[in-house]
Amino acid sequence: MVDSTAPFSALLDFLSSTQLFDGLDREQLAELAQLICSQTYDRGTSIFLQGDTADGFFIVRSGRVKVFQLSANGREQILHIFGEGDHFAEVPALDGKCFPAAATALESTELLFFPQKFFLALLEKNPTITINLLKSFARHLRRFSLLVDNLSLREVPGRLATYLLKLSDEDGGSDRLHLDITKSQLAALLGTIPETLSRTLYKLSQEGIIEIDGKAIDVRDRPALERLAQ
Amino acid sequence: MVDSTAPFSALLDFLSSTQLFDGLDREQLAELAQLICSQTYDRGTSIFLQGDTADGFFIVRSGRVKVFQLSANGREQILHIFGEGDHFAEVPALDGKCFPAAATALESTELLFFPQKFFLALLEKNPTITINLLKSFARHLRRFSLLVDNLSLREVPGRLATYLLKLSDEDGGSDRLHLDITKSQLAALLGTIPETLSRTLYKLSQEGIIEIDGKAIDVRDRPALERLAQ
DNA sequence: AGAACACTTTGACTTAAGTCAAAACCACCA
DNA sequence: TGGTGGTTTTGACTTAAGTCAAAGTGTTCT
Repeated sequence: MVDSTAPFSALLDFLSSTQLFDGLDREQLAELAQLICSQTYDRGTSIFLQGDTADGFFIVRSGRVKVFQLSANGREQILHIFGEGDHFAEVPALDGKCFPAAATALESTELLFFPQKFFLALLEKNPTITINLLKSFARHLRRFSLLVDNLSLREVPGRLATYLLKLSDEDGGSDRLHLDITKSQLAALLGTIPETLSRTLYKLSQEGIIEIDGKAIDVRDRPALERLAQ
Repeated sequence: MVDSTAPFSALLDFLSSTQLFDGLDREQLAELAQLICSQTYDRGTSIFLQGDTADGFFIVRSGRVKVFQLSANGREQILHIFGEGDHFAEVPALDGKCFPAAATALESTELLFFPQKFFLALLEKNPTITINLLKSFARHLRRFSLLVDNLSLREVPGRLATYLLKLSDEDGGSDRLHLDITKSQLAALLGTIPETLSRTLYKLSQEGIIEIDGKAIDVRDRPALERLAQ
């Protein structure tokens, strides 16, 4: 006989592991779990488009999602890549306006969808979630602030240096980095195009600052990289 | 004999008129008012610098403040201009990290300073404020999303068109606009420099799309402007 | 009124980075 | 194992927008 509560329990475990629902007790989580539904998306599938009317927000149960904007001639600016445990599109769920960006699955992805109609009530009932969401918004605002700084005030080598140092930081300051996205995606994340990124990577390797082998990048001259990132 | 409660009452009136403290009763506002202190800044005075350690957030009682980032060679990107009733720098007050941007008074400005140490307690005690702040963050995130779109995916004429249409919208769709900032500041807001903005304004006026007389701008061909803004 | 200062415009020049096109590389699947 | 499709690189070219410098234009304050 199958224990039908097992997957539900796993769902609660997952929810309690997310930053958004951190600090909620089992009972509150169970109530929440009633409201959400799971959807899976194949690699490359659109989740929503820029301008779509929003009817809820998403939590990534597994896989990865890029949230991005498109220019008139098809160039892409990635705003952020969301992974397991992250939640996204809460702003439209909160203000009821359209999505300011599009979202696409980068790989096979399972999302938990939370309908907008329960959202405000949820926040009013759970001050903990509201504070968690506030902290999450604060992180996004800082990220955006850095992105604007990069796009407006730095050139591509500086943006790349900033990214590589961040990667290194996240890996405890290691000098051996591994790109977990394609170089095309990295270009879109840095606000440039693959050709320019390719040339910039080549330039930095010529200058002995980094060494590239496919998706593996060695930092050879960290001070120079820090100077570039300023 | 002077009524010493009059300015305090005016302060409460002001606080209750802000979006952040919307929905609070007189008693809650009075409690709040104990925590804040007023500071005035002359035009051009720095309020804080990028990288400063944050010890609180600000509410604009009167005047205007620009929040901006500087590049290595002194170029400026304005993130937002805050006016009467607006509050800013809550992100650093919330996460305790440094200011991600600098702030300077654009004109003689009175600010109410709210120390960080009371901030989290304030939020926990007043779910209303937390929700108001969440909505404010959501507005900022949308603004940033538009800014990134502009900086990364549009050229200066498109950014200018977007700005002019927004100005027009805020004035009920009027065709006669009035810039309430200098053209240098507008350039910094659009992520460009005064020379480029000047040439772009000239180009649009040559094409019969707008007509410029100092700080007054007439929209002559709205469809063309909308096409530019996309 | 006029000096001092800030803001805006114009001109000549430079440059970072985008476009387009083609080749090279890689990975996965049948 | 070889082909198909996606990714990355390279090359030649174009262009939007930045830099620097100087001349106008306004505005404010004494």
